[in-house]
Amino acid sequence: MRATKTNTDLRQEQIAEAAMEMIASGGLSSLSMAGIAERVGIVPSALYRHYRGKEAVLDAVLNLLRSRMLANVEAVRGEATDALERLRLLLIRHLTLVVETPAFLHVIFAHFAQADHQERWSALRDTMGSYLQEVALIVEQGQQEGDIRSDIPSRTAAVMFIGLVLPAAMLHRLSMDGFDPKSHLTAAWPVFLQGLVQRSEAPLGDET
Amino acid sequence: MRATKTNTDLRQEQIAEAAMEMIASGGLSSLSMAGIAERVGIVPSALYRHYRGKEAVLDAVLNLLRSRMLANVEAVRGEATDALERLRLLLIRHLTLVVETPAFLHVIFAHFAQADHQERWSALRDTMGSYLQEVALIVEQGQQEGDIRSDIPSRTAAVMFIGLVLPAAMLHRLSMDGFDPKSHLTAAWPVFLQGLVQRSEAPLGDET
DNA sequence: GTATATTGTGAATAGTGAATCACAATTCAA
DNA sequence: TTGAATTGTGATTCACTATTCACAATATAC
Repeated sequence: MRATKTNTDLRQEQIAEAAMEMIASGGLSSLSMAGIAERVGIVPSALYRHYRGKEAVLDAVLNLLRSRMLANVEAVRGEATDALERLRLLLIRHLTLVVETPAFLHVIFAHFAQADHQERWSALRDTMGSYLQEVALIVEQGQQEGDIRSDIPSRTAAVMFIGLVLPAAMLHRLSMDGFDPKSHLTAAWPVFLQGLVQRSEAPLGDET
Repeated sequence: MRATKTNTDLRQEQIAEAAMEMIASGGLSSLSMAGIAERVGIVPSALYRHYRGKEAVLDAVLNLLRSRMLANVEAVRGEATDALERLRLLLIRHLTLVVETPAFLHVIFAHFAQADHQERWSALRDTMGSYLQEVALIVEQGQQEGDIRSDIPSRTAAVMFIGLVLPAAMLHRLSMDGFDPKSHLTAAWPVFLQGLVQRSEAPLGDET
C-alpha cells in the first residue's frame, strides 16, 4: 500500500521521533534506516527525500533534545524569580527530562562515539554549550543578587550542575541496585547549595 | 611472515591494549577485529583463539580501566590518611586518568550504547559499582572522623564525586572552547568541599 | 626426540545496512 | 486542466565486517 504523500516538514518530525523511539527501546545499535522507515510507514529509500542520511537524522534528534532542554530553562524562568530556586527547579526538570527520555543518554553518547571526524562534534558542542550558558546566566544572576558566592566561576557552577544529573541518570539507566535518581537529587542538592551560597547566608542551627 | 606463537595470556593483554589504542585514535566506530589484528601482528581469525568475539575484547578493555581506577584508590590510601585529603587526591587522579586515557569515555559509553541486551550492562554496573563503593568508603571514613556531615548518604557523595569529573572530561574531549578540566576541578573542589563538611568545621574568614 | 596441545593462516561465508537511481504516483500552482 | 515539483517505490549496488573452519606451523610436556 502506498503511503500518502506528506510534506517534508512533517515527515522530518515523524522521522526524528521515530528514530528517538527506536533508540529508546533498543539502544543506538538498533537504529536502522529500515526500522525508521517502517515506523513512519514509508519505504527506506523515501527517507532520503527528507534527510541526507543517517547522521542527519541523529542530528535532528539531538536538536529535539536541545529544544526540550532550553524549554526547561524558559519554564523555570516563569516559575521563579530567585536564582537558587530557579536552579533547584531546573535541576528537577532536567533530571526528569533525562530520565524519562530513554534515548537521551544514547543520543548524547552517540555523538561522542561516532566522532571519527571532529566536525560531527560541533552539534554536540553547540547543544551543551547553549545549555551551559543558560545555566551560567542563572548562576550569575544569583551572584549579582548576593545569593551565590562571587568567587565561583559561573561556568564551573554550570558544569557542576550538569554533573549532578548525568551520573545519576546513567546509574538509573543501568538499573543500579536500589538507586533512585530523584532521591539522589534530594540529597545532593543541599550539598551543592551549601557549596554555592555565601557563607554568611549559610543558616545556623537547622540541624538538631 | 608468520607471527611468533605467543601464549594466550600475553596475547590477551596485547589485544586489549591494541583495541584501546584504536578506540582512542578513531573512536569506537573505528574498532574492527581486522584493525586489532593488524596492530597485534596476527591475522584476524587468530583473535578468536584468545577472545570469544568482539564484545569479549570490549569487556577486557573495560576491565583494564576498572583496574586502573581501583589502583588510584589504593594509591591515595597510601598518600594520605585524612578522608578529605584522600578525596581530593583521588579526584585529581581520577580526572587525570579519564582525560589522559582518550578511550575511557568511549568505552564506558560503548557499553551503554551496545546495550540491546541488559546482560551486557552487568560489566559496566560492576565496574561503576565497585568504584562508587570505594569512594563511599572514604566518605564514610570522613563521617566517622567528624570531617564530613553525617546526614549525607555516602553513596550520594560518591555519585557527586563522579559528577565532578565526568562532564568536565566530556567537555574537554569535545574541545570546548577554553575549557580546562584541571581548572574546573580547582574551582569545583572547594564548592564540593564546603557542601560536604560539617558547618562547625567550615572555616570562618578565609575570604578576604 | 616425539607426541600433543596450542597458536597462526588463508579462504570462504554470510549477514548487514546504508545509499543510489530510474521510474511511478500524487500534490499543487497557474 | 495541465504541467512541473514533490514524494513514494522497488530493485540494486556497494562496502564493510564478524565469524568459522580445515589445515599448517610451532611451542611444550614427557
